[in-house]
Amino acid sequence: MNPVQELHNFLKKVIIDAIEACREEGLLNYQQLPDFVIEVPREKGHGDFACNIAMLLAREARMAPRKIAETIVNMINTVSYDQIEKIEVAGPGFINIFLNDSWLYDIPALVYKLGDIYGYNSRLGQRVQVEFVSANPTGNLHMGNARGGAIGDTLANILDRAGYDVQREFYINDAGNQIEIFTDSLETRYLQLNGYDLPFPENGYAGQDVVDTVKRIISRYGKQLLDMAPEQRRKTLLDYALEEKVDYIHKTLENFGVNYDVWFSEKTLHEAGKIDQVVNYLREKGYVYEEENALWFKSTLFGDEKDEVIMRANGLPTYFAADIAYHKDKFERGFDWVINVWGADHHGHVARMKGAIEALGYDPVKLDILLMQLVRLYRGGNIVRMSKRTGTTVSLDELIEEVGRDAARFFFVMRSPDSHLDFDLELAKQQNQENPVYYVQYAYARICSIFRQAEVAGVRMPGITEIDPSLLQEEEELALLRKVADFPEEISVAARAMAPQRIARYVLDLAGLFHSFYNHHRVLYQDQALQNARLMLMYITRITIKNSLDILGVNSPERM
RNA sequence: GUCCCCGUAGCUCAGCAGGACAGAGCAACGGCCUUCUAAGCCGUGGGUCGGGGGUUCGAAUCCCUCCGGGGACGCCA
Repeated sequence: MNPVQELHNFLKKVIIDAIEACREEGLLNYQQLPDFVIEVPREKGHGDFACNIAMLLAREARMAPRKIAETIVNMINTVSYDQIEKIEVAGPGFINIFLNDSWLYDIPALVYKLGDIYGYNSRLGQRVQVEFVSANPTGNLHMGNARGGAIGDTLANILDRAGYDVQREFYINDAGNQIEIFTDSLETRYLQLNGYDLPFPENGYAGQDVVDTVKRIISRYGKQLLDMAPEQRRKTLLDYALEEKVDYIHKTLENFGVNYDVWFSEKTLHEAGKIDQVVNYLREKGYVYEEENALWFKSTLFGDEKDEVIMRANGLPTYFAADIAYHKDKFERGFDWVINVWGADHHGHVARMKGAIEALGYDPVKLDILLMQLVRLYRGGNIVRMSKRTGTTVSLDELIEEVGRDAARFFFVMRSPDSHLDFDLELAKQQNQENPVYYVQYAYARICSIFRQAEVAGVRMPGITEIDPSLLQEEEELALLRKVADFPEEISVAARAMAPQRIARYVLDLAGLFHSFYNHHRVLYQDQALQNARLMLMYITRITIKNSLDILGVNSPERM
C-alpha cells in the first residue's frame, strides 16, 4: 500500500458509499455498480482526482449523466471529510474531487523514514523468475543481448521493489546443434593454425574471436591436440572455449551491472536425461506423433498454427525439446510467475512454448514472454549490420567502453520493448543533451551540491519533527512533492505492465520538476523555517532520484 | 500467404486495461548567470494521432479493413 493507493481507495469508498446511499433513498436505480475509475485528470482545473461513474451509470439508471453526478455529489456533501476540499460536476458528468494538501505534507516524513527503501512494496510472498539474455556462448554479446540485459535486469529490479521474490537466471545454450558447429569451427581453426590446409565450414563461426580463442588454446596446449583422438580433441577445444566464453559473458554483464542468481546449463538437462523424460511424458499423453521419421509435438492442439518437430529424424532432440524440458524444470522449481525476455525474432516460439506448458499440466498464464523488438545499430547515420558470425559488429563490452554503462543502460530501457530501437553510436558518444541520463544525474549532483554548500555555511537540516512541510506552498514545490509521492505507485504499475521504460520516464519527469524548482526558488539563505522545509524537499527528492536510478542500474554521481 | 511489432510536431519518441482543449526532448526563434553546478530554467511557433469504417455519452487508445516500415514463419537456436 502506498500513499496514492490509499487516497484512491479512500475516494472510491466515499463514492461507493454515496451511491449506495442514493439507491437506498430511491434517488438512483441500478442493479450492479459498473467498474468505474478514479484518475488524475490531465487538466489541473479538473481537480486532483476525477471519477467517471455517472457516465457509466447513465444507461442503466435511465438518467442524464450530469444529473446522476449531481445526485452523488449532493450525497457526498452530506458528510464532511477532512481530506476533501470540494467536489464539482463538470463536462459530460465527471465528478471532480479537489483535495486539500494535507496528505501531501505527510510525504516527507514517510520518505525520510524509509530512505533507500522508499518505493518498495511489502513482500508479497510470490516468487518470480526472470530469464534474460541467455546468449549463445559461441560469440560476443551483441546489441540485442545488451538491450535484453538492460530490460531484463531493470524489470527484475522493478519486480523486486514491487514485492516479489525475484530470481535472475541465465540459460547457457551449451549443447545442441550450434555447439556442434562451434566445435567444428574451433577444430578447423586449430588445424589451420597448425598448417593444415582445410576449408572453413560453410556455416561455421567465422569471427576473429574464435581464431583468438584457438590461439590461446595453442599457447596452452601447443600441438598436443593433433595427436589426440578426434573426440577427445573436440572435447578439449570445446571445454576450453565454453569456459572462456561463459566467463566473458559473466564478466561483461557484471560490468553492465547485471548479476544473475542462477546460471543454468542446457547440457545438464541432456546429461540428466531430462529431455528424454519430457518427450516420453508427452508421448504417453498422446501429444506427439511420428512423421517422416521425426517426432512432432501437436502444438495445434493448443492453438498454435502448426506442429513442431521435437526429435529429428537423426534421433537428436531439437532446441524446442530442450526448451520444454527447461521450462518444466522452471515450473518444478515452484515459481508463481515465470518471465522470459526474448528477442522479437523468437515470437513464433511463444505459442508453442505456452502450448507445451499446458501439455505438461501447468498453467500457461503463469508464463509471460516479454518480446523486445530488435536493435538497429548506427554509426554516424550508417547502419551497422549485426552478424555474430562475421564478428564485424560492436560488442557489448566495446559499447560500454565507448558510451559508458550509464548512458547505455538508460538508452536501452528508455524505449518501450515493443519499439524498434535505433542506437547511433556517434550520437551516444557525444554525451550531450541527447543523452537524457545526464539530465537526471545532473539533478542529483545539483542537490548534493546544495547540501555541500549548506555544510560550508554551517547549516544543518533538523530532524523531520522540527520541520513544517506545509510551508511548501509554491507551485513548483507542490509539483515536486506530488511526483515524489507517486513513486511507489509508479513502481507497481511498471511491474504489472512489465514496462521498465516507465521508470526511465518517471525519473526524467522528476528531474525536470526539480530543475524547474531549482531555477525558481532558492533553498539556502531563506527564512530558517522555510529553508528547513526546502532542505527536506531536496532530501526526499534526492532519495527518490537515487532509488529510481538504482532500479535502472544507473549511477548517481554526487558531482558532475 | 499466415503471424508479431511499429506508424503521433521537421527529427527521436511518451501517452494506448477509453475520458474532458494531444505531451516531452532535440532542432528553430526570443529571454534568464556579481548568491545553492547554465550538462539548467522560462517563453514562442509547430500535429487531419498513416487512410477509411465500426463500437461508445466519449476513441491516439478497443474492433474491422486498407496503405507504409520492420521482423518471424528450418528436422537452426
